[in-house]
Amino acid sequence: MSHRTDSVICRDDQRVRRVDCRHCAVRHMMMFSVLEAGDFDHVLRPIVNTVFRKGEAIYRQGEAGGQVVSVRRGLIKVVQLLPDGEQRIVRLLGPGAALGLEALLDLPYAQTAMALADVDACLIPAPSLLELDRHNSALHQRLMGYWNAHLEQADRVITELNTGPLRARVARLVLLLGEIGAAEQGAPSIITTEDIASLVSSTQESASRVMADFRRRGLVERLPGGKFRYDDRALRAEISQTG
Amino acid sequence: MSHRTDSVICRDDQRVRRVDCRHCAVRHMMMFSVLEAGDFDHVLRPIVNTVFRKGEAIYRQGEAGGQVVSVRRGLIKVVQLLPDGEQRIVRLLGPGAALGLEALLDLPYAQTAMALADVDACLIPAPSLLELDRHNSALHQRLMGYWNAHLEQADRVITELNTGPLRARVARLVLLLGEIGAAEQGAPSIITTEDIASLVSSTQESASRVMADFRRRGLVERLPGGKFRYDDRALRAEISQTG
DNA sequence: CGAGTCCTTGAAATGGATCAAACGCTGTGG
DNA sequence: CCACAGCGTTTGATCCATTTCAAGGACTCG
Repeated sequence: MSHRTDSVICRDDQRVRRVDCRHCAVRHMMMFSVLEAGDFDHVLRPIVNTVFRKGEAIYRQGEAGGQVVSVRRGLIKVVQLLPDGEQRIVRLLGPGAALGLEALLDLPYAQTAMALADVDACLIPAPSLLELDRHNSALHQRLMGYWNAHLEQADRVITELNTGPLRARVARLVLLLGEIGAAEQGAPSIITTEDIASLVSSTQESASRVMADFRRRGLVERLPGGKFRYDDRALRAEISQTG
Repeated sequence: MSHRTDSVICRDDQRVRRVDCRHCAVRHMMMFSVLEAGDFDHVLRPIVNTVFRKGEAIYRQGEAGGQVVSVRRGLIKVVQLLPDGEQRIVRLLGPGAALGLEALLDLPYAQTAMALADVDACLIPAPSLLELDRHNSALHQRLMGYWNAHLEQADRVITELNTGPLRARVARLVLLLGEIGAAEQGAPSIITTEDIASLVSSTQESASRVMADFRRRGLVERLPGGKFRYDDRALRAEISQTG
């Protein structure tokens, strides 16, 4: 997240700008949908809206960024670096999610967050959010809702992506990608076989074999622009028959 | 969690009683260590201290218990029931942990919590906790700390107990049990091979084989009273050599 | 003492890992 | 415009860790 100023700035061709949350187009699903106009007077430091291109890091593990990220559009992988140098994806997040909540506890980020598709997100300084939180109990409840959402995601990774035979795990992942991408226009985004492997704890090769098989059987189909479509019914059948 | 009254009651031979948090013996590690004497005037409904025997459920998935559980002593497994009837342990919690935080969002419990060793816990009605939360920002921060602790636990289950070869996963689990049990007097508690299997996503038989091997090689030793001791150094070696 | 519960062990079958090589994009520079 | 480098994907062949199936053993409780 490196260095950002408090003012309107431009970085490369990405537009980084101060933001007026009152007129946010997707506000209904965002963090601040519960706030009233006057509440924003409390914001100490400004909220910045940024676009991250596919492959870019939003923040890195160990960094003390002090900002919470609210996702407006895109797909994000939250990656944990392991002691042996390996990486493990612990969560996938899409529009409406908030990440980097550790910042509210003044902790460095526990993982690295990377854009898997172009991401549009708002960066909210933790002090500002805590201040709003203190004065608005609806936001307070919503914040706990975000913590809970993370927990649900984590539990899904454990129970859905790490339980049962590989074919079922991959099938559940495809459905999960569909769910997360539902908010997107068009279709959900494709992720690399390596990322699939990291989510379902398999090797890249095995993940590739399963996906290749799904594709041959028409359960999944690639679309132009890094998107895909899938056969919900058939994938669920795949899951239940294998266990 | 069935039916409890607001008054001092006895259930079987378990002592269930209203509690005076100001004089809690382990208060330093508990939720309310940040509160002042006067803060307790805000408690709407009373906090109840209960003992659960090994094997008892503290709450069940789907129940709308409306209480947060603060663990004083013991070991708890948080189990998710899967659509196919299987079960999956998603977390292990020990002294100092708080669970059932969903209650703060007025949600039914997402999992079932079971005592793996005798548990001493305080049951805090969500409305009381929310009320305290509203008036005390230190508690507020602490509450977010509990959410975060759950997240950390969940991430450890993903990255430590579901990554790498089985021997390494089981070794990491033993170390985790040691960590959680460190707060206990004596030694950490033994869990069943079935529970080990559910945590490291293997079969019961495979888990048994690995543990039997560890025991034969002296990395782990059973102690009377459902406890065990382990060779930290050797277990870590086991982890790094296998990957 | 017998039933239940959990743990251990063996032998065979197999799903996934590993190792190795080729393929097919996409962007780059001659 | 073509050749090539780089990157992710596919595929094959072999090997092995783990599952599966099956049976026996140990401990606890009534």
